[in-house]
Amino acid sequence: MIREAGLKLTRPRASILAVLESSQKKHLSAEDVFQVLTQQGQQIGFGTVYRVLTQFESAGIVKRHNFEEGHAVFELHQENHHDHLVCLRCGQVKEFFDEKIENCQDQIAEKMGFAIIDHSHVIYGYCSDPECTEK
Amino acid sequence: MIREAGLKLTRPRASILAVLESSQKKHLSAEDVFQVLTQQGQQIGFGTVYRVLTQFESAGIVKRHNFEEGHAVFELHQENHHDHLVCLRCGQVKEFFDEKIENCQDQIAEKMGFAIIDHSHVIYGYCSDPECTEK
DNA sequence: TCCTAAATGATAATCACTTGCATTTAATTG
DNA sequence: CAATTAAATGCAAGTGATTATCATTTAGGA
Repeated sequence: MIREAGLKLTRPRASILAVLESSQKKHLSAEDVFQVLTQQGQQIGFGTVYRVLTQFESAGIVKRHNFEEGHAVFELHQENHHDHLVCLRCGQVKEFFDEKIENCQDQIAEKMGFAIIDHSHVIYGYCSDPECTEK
Repeated sequence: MIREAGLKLTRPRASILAVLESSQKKHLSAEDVFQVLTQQGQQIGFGTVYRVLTQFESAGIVKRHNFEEGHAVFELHQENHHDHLVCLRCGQVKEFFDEKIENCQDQIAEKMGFAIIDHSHVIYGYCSDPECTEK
């Protein structure tokens, strides 16, 4: 996968990809990735994590999101496009996809004379976990 | 307006609000606001601009957006909810509102057991300006 | 006008992220 | 399989946006 992207297969790149693939949390920050690797006893530089994640993004291996301002999170690129619901209490992220919304978007862009390149659609709220139900 | 929000009416607050009201660009960064005031010959601190904008946000006077990662922009709170289209070339921001999308969102949140608090829906692309048409 | 809590300005600090550079390494070549 | 070299890494310093600190100033009620 890394080679396919035209990148040299190095230890840091392989292990960063492994972290993303094996994590139960699908959305990880650079900090998260760094933590996991460090706790696995692997020695890796902060800069490398950021650099590699950015390369992975350009290569289409991961997708970058900015759910909460202040830091980006990365998820492995998935076959099917989807948008997200984020719980403001526990931070849980769920995915959704709605054909109707996608179509409306396209129509709006067309009507406004925009050529769509991408979009970010995030719903924020409280999830169904009793801990997170609005006070 | 500032008083209604329970805030003391001070020169910095009044002039920051004036900048937002009189700007032809509807979405301004803290830096933008600072620049305008400085160029008007007004002496104001960077920290104050950030603090006041954050207070205005809490008071519902402005809305904060993160169209481009790295810096927030603020717009005066408007009566009608709307989402945004952002041109990746010229940075122009247009508004859109689509009832159908809003409804779909509500249904999705319900189905997923989320109590919606807010959402961010931004479409990125190239606007119709000849300068911005995709290469 | 006086008083006091709140607000400001200047500056230092923080936080997430990026960059520069000397060293190491993947992987091509002989 | 060793030599070679361009690319990748680690570390540390640098950025840019934003926040915190704190002494000084100010709004607005008494």
